[in-house]
Amino acid sequence: MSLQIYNTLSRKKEVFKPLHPTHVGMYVCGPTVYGDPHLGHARPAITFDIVFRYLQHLGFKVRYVRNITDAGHLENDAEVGEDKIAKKARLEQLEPMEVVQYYTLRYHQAIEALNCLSPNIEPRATGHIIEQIEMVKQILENELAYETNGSVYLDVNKYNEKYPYGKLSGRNLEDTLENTRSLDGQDEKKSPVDFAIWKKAAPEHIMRWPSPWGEGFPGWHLECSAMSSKYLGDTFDIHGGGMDLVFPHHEAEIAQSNACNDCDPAKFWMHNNMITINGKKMGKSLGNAVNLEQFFTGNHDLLERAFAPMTIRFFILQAHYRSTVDFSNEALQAAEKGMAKLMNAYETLEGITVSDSSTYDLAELKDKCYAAMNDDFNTPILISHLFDGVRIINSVKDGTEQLSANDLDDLKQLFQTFVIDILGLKPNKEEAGNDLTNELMDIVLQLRSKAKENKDWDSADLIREELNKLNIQVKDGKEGSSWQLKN
RNA sequence: GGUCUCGUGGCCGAGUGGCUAGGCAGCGGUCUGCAAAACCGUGUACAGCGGUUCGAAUCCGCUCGAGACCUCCA
Repeated sequence: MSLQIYNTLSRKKEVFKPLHPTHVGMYVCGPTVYGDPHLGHARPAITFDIVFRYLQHLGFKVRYVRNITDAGHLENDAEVGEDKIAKKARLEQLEPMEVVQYYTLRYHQAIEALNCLSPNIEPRATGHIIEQIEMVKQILENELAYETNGSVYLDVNKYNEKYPYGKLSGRNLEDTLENTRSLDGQDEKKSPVDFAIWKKAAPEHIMRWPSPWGEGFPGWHLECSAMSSKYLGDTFDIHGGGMDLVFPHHEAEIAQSNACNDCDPAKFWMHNNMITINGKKMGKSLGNAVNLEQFFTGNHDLLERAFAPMTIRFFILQAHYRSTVDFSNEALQAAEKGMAKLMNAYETLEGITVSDSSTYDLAELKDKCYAAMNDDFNTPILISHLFDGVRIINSVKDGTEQLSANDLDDLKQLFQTFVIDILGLKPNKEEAGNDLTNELMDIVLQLRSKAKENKDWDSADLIREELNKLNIQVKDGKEGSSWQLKN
């Protein structure tokens, strides 16, 4: 079975075929760096990290581009708006690029903690002003945009005569027209549906660049069009982002690309769903967002305690990327325990004894795992199959199931591939101590064994309880005691 | 108001015309000095009302409820 991906454009799953047999180009909308990264930012980062990892596992050479938006998004409407970055800078008395730098680093730290691989290219809007200006010039030349008072607007009605506007979000121009809210200062536009691809900068606007139309800044959606075509070509394989970007952002991107290059930017449009909290979308503007750092430290009213980055990752992966996932302490704690079970089994795999034959069909498990991923990256199904593997691992350890040496190798390979390489999970706990710690623990456990031999349960229990307070869990097995750090 | 999505057992969350994922919690058991862990067993859930069908949680219609987008948002 080959990889199928749900394409927002067609609203169905399609067999994934890259434009070039061996290479895949993927562009994902990154963050606007004017605030701390929150749980909502983790979703696309993780979703497309999985896509990136799996495509590479399948043998594709992937170029993954994720932008940093550090200019161009307006706070309000086009006319009276103020650049988000500039507003924050003014409020904090900082240089705009200082704000950008700070929050870019914060974003990187949080996303790295979630074990997301770095994109191959992470372009910034402010570093591609020239490319954006060139794009505006081309669209003007193609007569699908017009200039008014130093601003340039895409002429959506004219565009719609040649290309269908609204095909990604499933709307037609009439509906869009009817439902466009009346904003102030629309008089520069021929039609309310037109959108700015270049905006004249007001005198107080500090992020500004010279252009053929005077001092200004690029329109809301232009950076992604300019940067994706620069690094991936005018048409590339996958464009990703959050569902909330479908309209107008991605719709505008499609329009800009067609207006400029006479082609759609991407073959596949992938959109991750939202994370909700009490059933409502978690969003900065809604005031219910929880920063990733707050999750890691537990420092938030909604959080009963801290949660490790890997718990967040597992929590998100337990839902399919196109479904909403509802945040709660209870759900997070369930994820934490589930992941611990999975990772413990992964470690148990190392100390397992083999038999002459197997009582379990490993090939079938492997097929199921691939089938799950091939079905539009269905990580929850994959995880459910991996828990089947967990049961086998623990049963083999208990002696109620057997694995041959070959099958054990395959199972190790399977867990390495899917748990570590593709899902990108890693044990929460620190590497289990250095040599000194290990030797000390050997001594402690020896002492405890002596106590147990002497039926000195008080001493044995005391040692166990005290170690427990140090976050060390002692487990008594048939072949002696072992220990591990708790999460 | 327009467009669209969704409503699954205590919680989270897959699936989707018949074979009834998975995790967490609960209950019973095995193991253990006791624990922990693990393993075994256990829940007959799919908002409501109609319709299609031999058969629907899954298809269609209606009702109720929730949410998303239409404005920056991941």
